[in-house]
Amino acid sequence: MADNLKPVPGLPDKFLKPYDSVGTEDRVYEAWEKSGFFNPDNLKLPSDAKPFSMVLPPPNVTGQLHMGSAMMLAIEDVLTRYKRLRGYRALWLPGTDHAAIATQVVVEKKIQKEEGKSRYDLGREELLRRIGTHVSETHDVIIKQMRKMGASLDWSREAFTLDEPRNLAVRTAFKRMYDDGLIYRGYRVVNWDPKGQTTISDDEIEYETRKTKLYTFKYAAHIPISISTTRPETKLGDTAIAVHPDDPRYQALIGQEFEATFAGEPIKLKVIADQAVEKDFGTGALGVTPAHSMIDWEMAERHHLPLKPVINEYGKMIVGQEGVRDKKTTEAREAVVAWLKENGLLEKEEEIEHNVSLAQRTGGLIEPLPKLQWFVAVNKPFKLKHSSIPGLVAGTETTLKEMMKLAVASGETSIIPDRFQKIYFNWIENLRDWCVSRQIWYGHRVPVWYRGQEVHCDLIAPDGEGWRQDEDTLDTWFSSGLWTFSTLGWPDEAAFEKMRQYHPTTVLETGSDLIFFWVARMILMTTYLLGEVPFRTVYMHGLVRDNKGRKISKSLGNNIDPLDMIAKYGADAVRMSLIVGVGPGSESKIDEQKIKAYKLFANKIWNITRFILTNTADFKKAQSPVIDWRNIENQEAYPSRKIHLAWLQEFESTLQDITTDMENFRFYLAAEKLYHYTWHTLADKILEESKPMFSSNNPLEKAATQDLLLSILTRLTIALHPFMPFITEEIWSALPGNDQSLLMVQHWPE
RNA sequence: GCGCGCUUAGCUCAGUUGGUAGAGCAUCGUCUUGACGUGACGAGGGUCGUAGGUUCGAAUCCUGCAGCGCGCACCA
Repeated sequence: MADNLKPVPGLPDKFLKPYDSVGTEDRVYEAWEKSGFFNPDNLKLPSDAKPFSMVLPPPNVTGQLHMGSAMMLAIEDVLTRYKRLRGYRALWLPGTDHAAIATQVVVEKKIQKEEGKSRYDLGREELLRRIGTHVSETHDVIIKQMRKMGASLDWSREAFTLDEPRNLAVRTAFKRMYDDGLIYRGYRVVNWDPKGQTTISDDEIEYETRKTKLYTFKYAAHIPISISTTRPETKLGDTAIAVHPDDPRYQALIGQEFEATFAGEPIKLKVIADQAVEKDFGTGALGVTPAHSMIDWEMAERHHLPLKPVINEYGKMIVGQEGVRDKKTTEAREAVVAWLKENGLLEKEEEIEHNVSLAQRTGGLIEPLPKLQWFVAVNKPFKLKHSSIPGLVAGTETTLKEMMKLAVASGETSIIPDRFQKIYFNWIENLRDWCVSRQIWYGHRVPVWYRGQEVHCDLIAPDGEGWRQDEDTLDTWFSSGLWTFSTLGWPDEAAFEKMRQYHPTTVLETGSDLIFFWVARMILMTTYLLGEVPFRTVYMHGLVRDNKGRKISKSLGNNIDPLDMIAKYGADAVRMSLIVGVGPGSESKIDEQKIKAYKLFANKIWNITRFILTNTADFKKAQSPVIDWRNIENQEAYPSRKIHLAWLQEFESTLQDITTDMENFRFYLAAEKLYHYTWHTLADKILEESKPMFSSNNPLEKAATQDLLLSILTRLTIALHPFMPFITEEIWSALPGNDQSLLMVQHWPE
């Protein structure tokens, strides 16, 4: 017990008490920051030191630290600290993400709740001002939280996805793509979120299985084909009936045209044959609504069918009879069904399960609508200007999709775990043009100006009167896609040149849910703009769930706040609990018991240190001649030599094993081995066996034990540092001869 | 429909290239031994989802099946 402990000469008093994370962590972090070593420019390294670089996946600026981000920070800091100890010019670059839609939605909700005003009441300028204020507050909170985790980020290079340098990068990227014809403006069916009043990309849709009614009916008595639909109200916009080309039932009708009045709306239908129709679904015939279905729109393109919008941005009908027109789609649906019944056209009404599309951010029911939007053409051939990617020759034709595929297929970028590679390829196969314009106000404004029929894309507004800039902003992932190099100075040639050694970045570590949103978009942007990959290795971590395996969500209220855990158990314990046993890409459960176990471990390390320091207080290596105990073979003078050699051998082979794990991204194994060695070998075996040696009156025996245990402790402290930086740094300062140096810049033991 | 993952001790999960199973927590027993009771020592507990195959040998490789989960597509 603490009160039994007597002060030992040479042992700092803090070792007379259990390890105090609260009283240690902030002080240690301050010392690190003051040293400047988070910035690789300040590391004292030979000029040929290899660079290591990694960007922090910028957290949403309005977000709070959650266990997922805590895990991300823990893994990335382990990597960075390890590389720094290995003598790399280690750069871990921080930033925050403006997260366009997400942020605007948060602030809009807040204003709506507090003042009952919508964004339209405030106007663009005022809303942006409000968001700016909100963001600067939340920014400081999240940055502070990252420091609490011990993240050794180079704060001097902190970036924001919406700051001026990043905005220039975005405009530059947009213009280059525009000039190459890879960005175009087109009137196409897009995913419209009526709730958020904006378009969203295919990846921002979530699917939910719901029960709904499938109606089978005829458009009119004289039209001989019945069709099935879950959305009768959209049928006012039908311009064709599609059947499978091989379906014998409808052969004679293909090519025929019919006219009718459907729920008050005149319609004109052509019977077409298309492979996309499934013979066995419903009646085998399908009403084609080019304006309100992505699939139908594609079919309409193939058959040159007219586009007929019948629903507006607010999800209301713009055509139809009384009770349909101006009504919301759900109301209109009932009215149309009633009309079908009245006219004896409804044949069947059955309940089925189907997927509905919801906007990820707002939960709004997606309404496919034709709109004039900006797109990135992923399949359009163009001539690549530069390339360092094998298989991609500068000056030859390629497509963005092809480049994205090759970047990974060539091995220029590898993904850990490698099963994600398949997922990545699968996504690329199904990739369609990327809709990048958004009708929200918070974000990078599309750098295009209009005057009458003139369209002008440039970095700045064109000269002359009457030009009006595009109202839309860009998908937040457009700017995130530039992140690995927009944070290194690009497009400013001189600034980028200075940081050139850090690109491609060595590693990208991120959540597996961002593989499409972010990883793929980064590869797209970087291969196109720089002709190189954004990173050599992608390491993906999985979702962190609660202790019952449920997703962490606000509605469940099951969020464990990492800051509470840090206050209770220390950041080192939180970090360990998020790393040990969590393989790449696999889901994990966060359990307070596990965090507690590593707090106990921290204390164990503390006590090991106390024990060794207490027993070596009279051992002054520097003052006495170095004992070369390995070579003293006189059994009688030094009976423990064999045991000592065995201890040393076991320690060094464990270290080697751990080094191999670290080099191969097996942090979860390295951490576990360190834990196991420290507790069950060093503490349980070696220290127990060393007790009689310490009290031996054979001076050689005693000195050799002291020398060896100090050496093991010193090296073990370094090896533990990437995982548990605070306690190890604190211990380091108490080890003989280290009072002036920082552990974070020592050399990894080999 | 296509693809992927998981299934190991009561619970949560490790097991990196195949050599007859490990950790944490939980349970039980012993120990006021001067680093630590936030501890030590020890015990119980698993036919590694299932059926086959390859192999001298498989939790580990292959195939089928089942349950759970995920991604993509479809969703008229």
